[in-house]
Amino acid sequence: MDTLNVTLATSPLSDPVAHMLTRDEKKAQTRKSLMDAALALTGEGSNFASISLREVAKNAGVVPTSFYRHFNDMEELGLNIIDDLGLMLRKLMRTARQNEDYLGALARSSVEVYANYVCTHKNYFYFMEQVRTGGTPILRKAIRNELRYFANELASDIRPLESLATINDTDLDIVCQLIVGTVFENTIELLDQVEINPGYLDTYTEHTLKKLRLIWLGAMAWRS
Amino acid sequence: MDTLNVTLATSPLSDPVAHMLTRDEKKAQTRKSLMDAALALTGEGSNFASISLREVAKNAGVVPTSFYRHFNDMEELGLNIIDDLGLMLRKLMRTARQNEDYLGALARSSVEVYANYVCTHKNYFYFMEQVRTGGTPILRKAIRNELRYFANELASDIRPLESLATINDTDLDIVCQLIVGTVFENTIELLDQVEINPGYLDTYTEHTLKKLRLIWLGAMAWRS
DNA sequence: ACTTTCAGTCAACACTTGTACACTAAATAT
DNA sequence: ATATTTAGTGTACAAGTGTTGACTGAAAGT
Repeated sequence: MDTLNVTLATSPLSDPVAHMLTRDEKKAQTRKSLMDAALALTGEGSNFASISLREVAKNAGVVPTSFYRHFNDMEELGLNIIDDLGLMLRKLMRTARQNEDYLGALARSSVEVYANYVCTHKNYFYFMEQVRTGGTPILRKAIRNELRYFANELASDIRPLESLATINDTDLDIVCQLIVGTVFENTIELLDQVEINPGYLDTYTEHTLKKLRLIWLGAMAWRS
Repeated sequence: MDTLNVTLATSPLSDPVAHMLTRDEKKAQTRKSLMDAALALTGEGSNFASISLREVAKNAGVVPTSFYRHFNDMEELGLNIIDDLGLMLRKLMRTARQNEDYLGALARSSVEVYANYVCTHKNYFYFMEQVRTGGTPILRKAIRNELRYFANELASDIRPLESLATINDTDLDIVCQLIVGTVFENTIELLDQVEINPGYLDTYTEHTLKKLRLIWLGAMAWRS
């Protein structure tokens, strides 16, 4: 009786969270663990294109067939990861923009924030870099859209600057695409190198900063 | 007797080339068809990481086990493709450099030549873009080395220019990495878009040219 | 209290995968 | 002329793949 009481009493207490989860919450939880599993696998070096549905399910601690309760296939899962990634980056960008020091993402702090963010979310960025050029056409397009979004955001951000008065809107768009492209282009190298030598983070920051300053100089000298 | 003579006589004539091939030549031939098969598959949209050895062998018109006579695994095949690609691009670059109009790869003709070259060697560039960020670490590194090679080549090419007198060697390297990176960065979009709308080739050329001119302006304004 | 809903389980399928091993036949070397 | 080498073949196997359909039990709706 006592033991029974105890077990019955401790059971809900041993995992205080699990038992107050509604059904939808629990579903959302395993859904997330599926996405996390896929991200973890790409982060470990696997290519997203060659990860099997079963592998993901196993790493998420779920039976393969359960996968279908959440996604129709791996591509759909990938699209959802991209959505999450886009949300995260937009948030990051928003906080960066609140910083007075911002000045068109050319400021040192912005690059530093980005580089640190990459290193603390490696899996997401491995995924992104991989899929951007190596995913299915649909996934590639989804990522390109995200990048274009940032470029547009950046453009309307720096449009008012006086030093850019001599550049027209279409050319400014191209400048911003170049900036965004440059930042993301070397992210894969950052990820690879930082794994071997943590000091590379500074090197990356310096190199990227120089590139951005160069673009900035060019943009100011530009006459549309 | 006659029929036998005929068959014996026509057999070597029906395929005049095949019978004057030495054993090594024939081996090199199927080796190439294996690499071509892999390239064709990536060109069709498959991801190199998820292409199976058997698929490649089948497309090359060879039995799977025969693959091992040429490569130990798909990664080794990939490395050989990268070698070929590097050779091709170096040759392209050399001819571009002979052009008086060259002037630091910023000239219109250079970009046009490159864009056309990409479109006539789609498979190679799909492969390259895919593997650059999505291949195994070894393959990624191999491609990065190729790109670095170009950047170095470019650097020693434009180093003598007077307009770049105010920039030191390390900074010039970064400029060249930016240039090379910018050209390759948008190649995947060129490949994707040109498939839908051939006119995109011009758009790509214009956009890339503007970006390069921008970098060029920045480089001339740079003070190390 | 009773019924419905549905996330997760289990078993089974038809295929594809990489690789090992023994074999063949034709080009080379002797 | 004879022996050796070897690119390509054929068979076989254990392991992993995506997807199916029927089943379970607890949460949600009535």
